[in-house]
Amino acid sequence: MVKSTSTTGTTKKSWLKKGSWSPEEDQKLIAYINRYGIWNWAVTPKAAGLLRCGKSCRLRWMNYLRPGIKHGNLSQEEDETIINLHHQLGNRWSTIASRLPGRTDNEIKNHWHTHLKKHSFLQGNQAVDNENPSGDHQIDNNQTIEENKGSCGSTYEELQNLWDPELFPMEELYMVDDLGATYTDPGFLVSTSQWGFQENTDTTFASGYDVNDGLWDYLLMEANEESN
DNA sequence: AATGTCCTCAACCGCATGGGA
DNA sequence: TTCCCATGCGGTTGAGGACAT
Repeated sequence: MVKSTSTTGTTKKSWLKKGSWSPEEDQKLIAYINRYGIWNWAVTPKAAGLLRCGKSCRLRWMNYLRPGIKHGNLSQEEDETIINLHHQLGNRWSTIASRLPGRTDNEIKNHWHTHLKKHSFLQGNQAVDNENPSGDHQIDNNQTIEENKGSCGSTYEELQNLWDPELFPMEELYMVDDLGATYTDPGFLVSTSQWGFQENTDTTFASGYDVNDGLWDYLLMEANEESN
């Protein structure tokens, strides 16, 4: 029986190997998946001849070995996308990763903590300081939607007051949640009780946080561009 | 060159979720 | 409806490299 080479604490199954993966282990996993595919992570390590748990194999495959994974530094575009999405979604790394082809949630999470967190924090503070030293940045109904970008409101009515019906007819608005579901029911839209206008370089859109049931579900509301 | 400190990122852990029995 | 198991997710850890002294 092979002793654990764990470098991180104890393990329930001492024969399981832990820590960094060797090139030989990578090859075994790749060869097995290429031949048999992914059908059950629990049996994969044994079948592939690996002294790893299924979870470890899955993580290694998903974050490093699977085809299409990009290795290396993230581009400035990717950085900006992560900052924007994190502003909208918070620490929902898998959702953010799904919008960056070839990047994994783990990579984005690490990158955020090591590179982008400070940057984003400083930028956020600077924006608040410049526009509103009190830090209380609320929607101003006397301003246009453009002037209110980056602001937070509290009611659907505020949004209605600001939205330009000529440009984006209210009846043609729809919401898309982060799973891709589309909502057009006005009642559903009205039930969303907090609204904010986001900075966005390409399109004008607003985001809402559905606080029904105590859940802070992110919802993206955007004008149906095809209707314009 | 040796040592200490900081930083990065791969990997682990615990919990949540979803599907099937 | 409940339980069990596999998978997914996000927070955290720690090895190792980079850099400073």
